[in-house]
This record gives sequence, structure tokens and C-alpha cells, in this order.
Amino acid sequence: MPSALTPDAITPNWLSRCATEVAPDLLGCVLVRQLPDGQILRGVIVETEAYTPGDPACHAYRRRTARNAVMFGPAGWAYVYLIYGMYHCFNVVTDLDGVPSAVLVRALELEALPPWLDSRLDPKRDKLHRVAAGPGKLCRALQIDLSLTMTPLAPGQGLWLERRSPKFQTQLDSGALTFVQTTRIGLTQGADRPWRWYVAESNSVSKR
DNA sequence: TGAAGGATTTGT
DNA sequence: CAAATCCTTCAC
Repeated sequence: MPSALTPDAITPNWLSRCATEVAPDLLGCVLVRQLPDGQILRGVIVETEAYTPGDPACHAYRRRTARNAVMFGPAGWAYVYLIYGMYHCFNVVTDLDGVPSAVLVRALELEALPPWLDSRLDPKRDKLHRVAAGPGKLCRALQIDLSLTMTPLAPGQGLWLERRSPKFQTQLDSGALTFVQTTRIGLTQGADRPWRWYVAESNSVSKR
């Protein structure tokens, strides 16, 4: 049943690689959210950051805690945390079981404005391509919160990933789309590591 | 048990 | 550039 509905769903095995490898590979892939009421929201990933063991910026750098425990487990699970008391950030756990690492999904290009959001946004200021441009904003747009952390990314869980569309891959192969690799944003430690990737041509990236 | 601070966002 | 706002972590 799940495979018939989601033929392009990404498997844990594909994510069981170093976060610095998975992060650029996730660009162009689709984050899909199914709300409790059945409504489905989709967005193309256009910006990611990698966090690895031995990385002072990684939440699992010091030791295993209740919050970061999921990062120590197998790939393909969601790691969601609350930042500054008001925004959530969504990560995909990567690498082998026992290797604490993850990819922060920082921005999505939404296919359509979430209907539930539509009524409360100012159409002049909240343009579609900016609604999920930023890790906190994308979680707000897809209604991702702490209830989703430590859950496997799968259709049955209401949150999952799908592979790049043939169109995206073609544009990438032809050079119509290009990736930029640069340093990560907002860090006080490990800010020098060039582990942020984004789609240069996208207007949904959080910052240039 | 408490205090400090954060992988953000927004408005001044 | 500072505020909003609360969970997590670490120190006492």
C-alpha cells in the first residue's frame, strides 16, 4: 500500500551515508507532509546543512541526551527541536546506526500555499516562494513540531521524503540548475565548515 | 533547583 | 540591532 501511493519514497538505506554526502543529494528531493485531517503538503528541498560527529556545532557533539538520542540511531528518522522558544527545526537523521549525524532542512519551494495558512497571510508580503524559506518557517508551513521528533520518515507517520523528479534531475544535468556549497548559518562554533548547500537558481533559499 | 543560551525570525 | 519565548543543558 505505501509503495503504490509513494513510488518515489526515499529509504533509510539511501540516507545511511555521511551527512555531508546526503545533504547535497537531498536538494531537489521532496518533503511531504500529510496533516491529521488528510491534507497533503509538498515542497522541494532547496537548502540543507550537514551536522556530523566531531562537529562542535552538532547537537550530539558532547554526549547523548534525551533530546539528541534519535541522532545516534539509524538513518531515516526525524529529529525536530525547538529553537528560541518559538520555532522548530527539522532534521533528517543520517549515517549508520551509532553514528550521530543529521541534515538540517533549511528551505523548501512549496508547490502551493497551504490552505490552512492562506487565510492568515498577507498576500502582498507573504509570497509563495518565501513561505518556507528558512528552517523555522518551513516547520510552521508544514505544521512540523516536537510531536514528530523521533519518528521514522514514512507515509504512515505523516512525514516522508521522495526522490527528485525527472524534471529536476534533467535541469541539474543540463546545467540549468546548479548547487552552491558554502558555510553554515547562525552558528557560534564550527562556523568555518562549508557544510551548507543550496540551489543557486531558487528564490526560496533562506539567505544568499 | 536555577540560570544561561540557542542550527530563528521579525520589526525598529 | 534587539526582542520574543521556552526547552535543554550544565553548573551548584
